[in-house]
Amino acid sequence: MKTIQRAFHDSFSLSMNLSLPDQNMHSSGEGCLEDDKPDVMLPCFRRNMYDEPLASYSNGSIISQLLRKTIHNKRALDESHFYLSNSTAADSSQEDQSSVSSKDSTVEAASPSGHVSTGSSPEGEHPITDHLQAKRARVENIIRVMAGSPNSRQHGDSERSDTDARDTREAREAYRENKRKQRLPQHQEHSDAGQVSRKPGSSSSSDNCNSKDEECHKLKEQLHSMQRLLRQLQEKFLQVYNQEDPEYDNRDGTEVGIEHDILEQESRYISSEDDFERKNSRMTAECKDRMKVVGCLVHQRESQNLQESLKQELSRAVNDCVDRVFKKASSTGLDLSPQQRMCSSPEISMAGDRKSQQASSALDQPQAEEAAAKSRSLEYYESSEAQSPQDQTEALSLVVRKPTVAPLSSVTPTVKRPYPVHQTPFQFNYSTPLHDSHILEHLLKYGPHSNFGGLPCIPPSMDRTSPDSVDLPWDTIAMRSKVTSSHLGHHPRPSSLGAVTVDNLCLPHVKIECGELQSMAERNPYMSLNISFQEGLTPSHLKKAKLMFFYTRYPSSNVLKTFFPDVKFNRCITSQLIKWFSNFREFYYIQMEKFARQAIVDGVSDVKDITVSRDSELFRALNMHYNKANDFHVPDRFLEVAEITLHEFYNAISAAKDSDPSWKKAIYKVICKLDSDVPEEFKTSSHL
DNA sequence: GGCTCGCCTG
DNA sequence: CAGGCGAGCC
Repeated sequence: MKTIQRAFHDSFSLSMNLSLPDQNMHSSGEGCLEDDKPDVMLPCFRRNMYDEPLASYSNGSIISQLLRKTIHNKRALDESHFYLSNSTAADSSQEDQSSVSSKDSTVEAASPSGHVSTGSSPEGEHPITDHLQAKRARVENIIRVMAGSPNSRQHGDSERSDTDARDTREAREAYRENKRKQRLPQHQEHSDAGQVSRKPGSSSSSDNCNSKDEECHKLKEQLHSMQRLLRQLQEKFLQVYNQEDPEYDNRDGTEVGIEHDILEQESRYISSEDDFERKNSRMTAECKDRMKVVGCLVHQRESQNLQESLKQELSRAVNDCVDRVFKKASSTGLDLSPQQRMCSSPEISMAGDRKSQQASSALDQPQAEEAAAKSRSLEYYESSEAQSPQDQTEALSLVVRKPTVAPLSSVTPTVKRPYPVHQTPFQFNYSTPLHDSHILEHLLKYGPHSNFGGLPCIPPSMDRTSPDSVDLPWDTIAMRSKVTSSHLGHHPRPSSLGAVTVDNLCLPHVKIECGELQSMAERNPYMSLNISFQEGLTPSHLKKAKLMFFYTRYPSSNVLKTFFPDVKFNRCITSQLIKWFSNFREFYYIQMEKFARQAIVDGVSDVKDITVSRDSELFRALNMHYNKANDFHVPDRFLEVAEITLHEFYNAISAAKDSDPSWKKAIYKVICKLDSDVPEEFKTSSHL
């Protein structure tokens, strides 16, 4: 066995040494395993392995080729190996004291590192005759063939190039650990010594070599552990990869092809365990890259699958919804308006009907102003509906819902019902059969009775249903909440389109109006209120009132009626308008008091120093409140009145009159006399 | 008693 | 901005 070991040593030392130039050519390092850069090795490796397997042979490759030929022609190659190895064995292995057990050497003869562990005993080998060396070489080759044949058989001739390439690197990286050491870490100690001795640069000095050996030993241990981990990762990766592969086949062919190539390569690498170490270095890089690529691909594909699935499901759901709605509409025989078709909630249904009713009622309105108001509101409403039916479903529900509920809460704050008041009358006035839609059925559950009964001003008699109620147009319903909602019209809402309002129903002092409503309701329980209340207060009216406040703080009822000709005045409307101005005054006086006190705090000693100009903070505050759009030129008279008012407050506060609870009354008495005439332009709605 | 106004509150 | 309330006026 000793002879065999020597033969291994000689032959593999030859291979190693001859391969060094090649290694240096491809690797930036000195050949040390820690310098083995997979990234650098990879291209070379691939090229040799696949692109040009037999084309270019380096020195090491030639040796590998020769070694491979020995499989077929042992004797011829034995000689060449013998001489070559004999010439280079001496300087490559000086200190290989640790002779690996014969068992290891035998088993791992095929491994390039097999010779590493054998070590060299050049001192005693030289006397050996050529004959003995030849024998040794033959035995070596025989053992090599025995160990290396499985790979050859396994991969077949097509793998020869791969084998050659591997052999090349086996030879030049012969100093490295063999797969056995990787698989059997417990043998590392034995092999490491010899292995280190193979390091070309470490053969000059024994002492240096010992220290370096230790370092290399540690590094190798780390490398081995990492290699084991890498191998495990590779195995797992391949498992996953193989599982994922079928899915990839359904994808684009380029990726699949590339991945298949990679997989094949990988399988070859793994199957050939001889060069596992070297392979690991490459696999480390390749596998990492592949892991990234494949992982990314997997992730992308999963995302794509999910995306496609979601798209399909969503589109299908939308289609189903549309189909059901249209099917329902067709089954009921209704020529549903776009709003109705899209409606899936009572509120939405009401919206659609409201619009139609609005349009029809607008045609019936004799007054131009009223028609104009309706048209405006209609335009607003239509604008909100100018969407595709699918889109409207959501948009309208949001738009319509609030207006319908809000008026109810304002009219009957104490009555909270799941559905707006207007909805119930609608279902009666609308000609659509109630059974056509479960939506209407839902409305029926909350019939109009309860809603109207909730109105404080409406007697129970109105709750009675009568045939007349069926014809109740939307206008009559909308107007009930019109007034209360209209003054909220800073934010125009569909509810304001109902020009007529009966909001005054909620006002306790409008009992006469309620009585009138009652008599009307007796004739028409669902209040054909549009007969007596053609128009209500709208946001435009509110804006107009605010602008009028620049002229008059205390408008008389006559003034209001004069400048709101488009309003069908009743006590409710009048009170509402009066209330508006009361609120305007409240804000006005609050601001005056505020700035007057601020002037006092600022140390203003003379009231004449207090002025109100268009640049004043006070004016800006007032203008922001009454002329938010700033599209109205505030009359100078208002500035004068404001300044007077501010002076009054300043004087009163300075005189400590504010201690009197009614100290403002004197001021009010002064200010109320400062009203001026409202311009004639305000009499026409076009002014706004 | 009816109405208006202002204050307070939400 | 509206509702409630009380005070004051007629």
